[in-house]
Amino acid sequence: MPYSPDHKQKTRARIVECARILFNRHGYEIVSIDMVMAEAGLTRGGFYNHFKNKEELFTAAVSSFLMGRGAQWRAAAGIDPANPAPEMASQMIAGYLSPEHLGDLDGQCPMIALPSDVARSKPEVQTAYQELLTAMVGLFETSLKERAKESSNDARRSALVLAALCVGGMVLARTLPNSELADEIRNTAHDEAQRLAYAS
Amino acid sequence: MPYSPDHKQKTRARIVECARILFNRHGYEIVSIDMVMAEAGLTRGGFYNHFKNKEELFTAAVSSFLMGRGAQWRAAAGIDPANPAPEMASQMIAGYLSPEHLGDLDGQCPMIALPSDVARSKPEVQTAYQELLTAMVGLFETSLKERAKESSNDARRSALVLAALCVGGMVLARTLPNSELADEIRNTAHDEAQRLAYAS
DNA sequence: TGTACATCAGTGAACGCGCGTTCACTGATGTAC
DNA sequence: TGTACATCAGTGAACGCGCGTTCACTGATGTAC
Repeated sequence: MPYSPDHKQKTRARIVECARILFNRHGYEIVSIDMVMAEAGLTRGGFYNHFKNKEELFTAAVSSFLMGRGAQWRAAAGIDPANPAPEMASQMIAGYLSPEHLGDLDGQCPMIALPSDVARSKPEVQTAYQELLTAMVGLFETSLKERAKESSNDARRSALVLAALCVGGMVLARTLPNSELADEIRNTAHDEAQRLAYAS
Repeated sequence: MPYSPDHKQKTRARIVECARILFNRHGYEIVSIDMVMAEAGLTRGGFYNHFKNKEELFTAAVSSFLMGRGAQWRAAAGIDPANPAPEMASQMIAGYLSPEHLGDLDGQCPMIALPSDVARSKPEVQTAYQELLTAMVGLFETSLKERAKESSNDARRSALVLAALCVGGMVLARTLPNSELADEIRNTAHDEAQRLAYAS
């Protein structure tokens, strides 16, 4: 058996990580398979040893965020989904709607970077996107329940509203030209989300 | 002088309207100038009599929504910005977060259809996008002030939150595969927006 | 009223280019003996 | 321990194709006389 057992798997992971960054920054159509493979230190032909086609790479790239760059981000923010704390929702809101997240074109959440691209893609990609949203809503819901001040129904309702505010505020801020309005909407969404997380 | 004075202007408007619909449905990169011109009943060469390049067409298409399809939409919803009523915010929320709007791939608001595309575009396009958001926030703000229960600062704050909820809820619902979660987040964003519009 | 003309919106072939994908191959690797 | 071999990850030329843009032209039109 040539090459070590996990050689191919590591190469595949490297391709996916390069793809995630490039798609985040430039979008699905602009990024070519050549660009991704060159970024990973490979040539184009090898791509089809790892993926059926470009769309499958896109799915893998969106999926990879949750346990990859997203996990790093949660760790840095002191968020541990395994041990949900009452203040977890507040920490997530603060990090998600932060200026740092807005400026992080490579590391940002794909829900902000790629909504239009995913909306036009096949169901597989949309399912990967939905997993990100489901995870976010789940974390919010768990955290709000920890605070034990509201019923399960209210916690889920609030979690969905928080997700819409976080993603909506950031998508708008990202899309506006560099301006006061971008900061104003991000800050206002942030304050309102924190208010909801605490007041509910 | 050949052709009637407004002949060229009408042709241009027809191209922009076809472009708006096609961009809304398929995105900036996928839609070719050939497609747009064919849809308008013309051939590709004539395009550059009207526009400097593809990006200028994109700017015009995004801009056109406010006074074009968007105006039709407002009229159908009984919204008259010239005579702002206290219930205007509620009407806008109901229409924007409706299942009909979600299903209207051709006529939907470009803020929902094109955020990623615009975020990657030149400042001219982003400015056109910002004008849509500014108009939406302005209408919310005016309507909330009409209700005369809150200060100007609070009205602006609430208007920004409503915009983030409307766009965020719809962007997420549009991106998810056809599912219960899409309806759940749209309905929840709708109910929370109505609550905010009335409770503030 | 009728005709010759100037204008310019619209045509369609052509340009260079990069795309996604295929495929015959190469050569680094772990295994067998 | 050393060598021959089989495997298959990776290579790079090639495929057909459609893109944005250019440009020499055509022909429908309103005007001048």
